[in-house]
Amino acid sequence: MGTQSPEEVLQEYLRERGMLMTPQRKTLLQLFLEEPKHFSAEEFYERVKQVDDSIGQATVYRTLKLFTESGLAETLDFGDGRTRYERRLGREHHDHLICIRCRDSIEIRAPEIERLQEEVAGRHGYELTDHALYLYGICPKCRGKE
Amino acid sequence: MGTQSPEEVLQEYLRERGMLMTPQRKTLLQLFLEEPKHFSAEEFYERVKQVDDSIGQATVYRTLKLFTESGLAETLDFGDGRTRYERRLGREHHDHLICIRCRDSIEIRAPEIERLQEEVAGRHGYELTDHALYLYGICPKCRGKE
DNA sequence: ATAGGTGCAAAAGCTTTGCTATTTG
DNA sequence: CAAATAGCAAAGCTTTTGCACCTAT
Repeated sequence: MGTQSPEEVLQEYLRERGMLMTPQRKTLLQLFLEEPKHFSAEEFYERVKQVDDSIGQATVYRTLKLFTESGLAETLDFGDGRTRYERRLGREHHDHLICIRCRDSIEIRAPEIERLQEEVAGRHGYELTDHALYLYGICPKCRGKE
Repeated sequence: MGTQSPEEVLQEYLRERGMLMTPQRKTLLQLFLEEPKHFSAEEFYERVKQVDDSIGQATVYRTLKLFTESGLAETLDFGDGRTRYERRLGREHHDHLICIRCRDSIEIRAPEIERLQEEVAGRHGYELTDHALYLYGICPKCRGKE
């Protein structure tokens, strides 16, 4: 069945379009899989340099895009001007609830909302392919400090 | 009661913080209110130049931010790297359904989803202040061309 | 008079791209 | 060996900022 490891997914994605597996891509994939919940390209680049400082910034950007296109990663937009990345393959879908005070964020799962989204899209004749839901608010800790 | 025109809202916002009403701000407000559903700062700047080409780009950016802070405008993020603006005051809240093929978008209203968002946030102890929901899909026209 | 605003051009911040040398299969 | 990739540095795009001059109250 369709349960493939991230490595296999990437390999297949590359092979299908005549692209190559390189040491850089291997290294970046491994580091990507170890990353915490989400991170910016710049943050990832910093991490990468600690492991192999011969890998260039452009490669990091290009590879994160590759991961996204191959379904391994997904991009997030927290509204601060930079793209964030997060592991997608093998993880359950979720949205984000972000504290506007401390910038902390938590992952939320809300199947009821997902279902309603499908319904609303269908109502307008659209076939839903993706969605992004960001909830902004004040977290319990920050509310306590008011 | 609290039904104020955009002009009044801006005036009050400015007065409260010792800011001034200027000819530029008047012109930009008028043009902003005439704009179609949503637009980028650059698009707005192009429009502004047609009316008064002495108004600088920096003023346009600064003023759009002012409109946003004063509640007249809200920002949208369609994921293409630039901020879009849209009239907020006096308009009903809505989200966006965007076609990934032709980039066309429509406004959607889904009170059920809004309510569930409140509930989910509350479940995590958050006080919801804002949210952004973008649905991406393929519109009826583009589906017909498949 | 004086805080605040504007225009201009430069700077900043993130991301992409052109080019040449290397590497993969 | 041919096609694809990496690294580097430069360029690109959107947005912000420093500064000298101007203006609303």
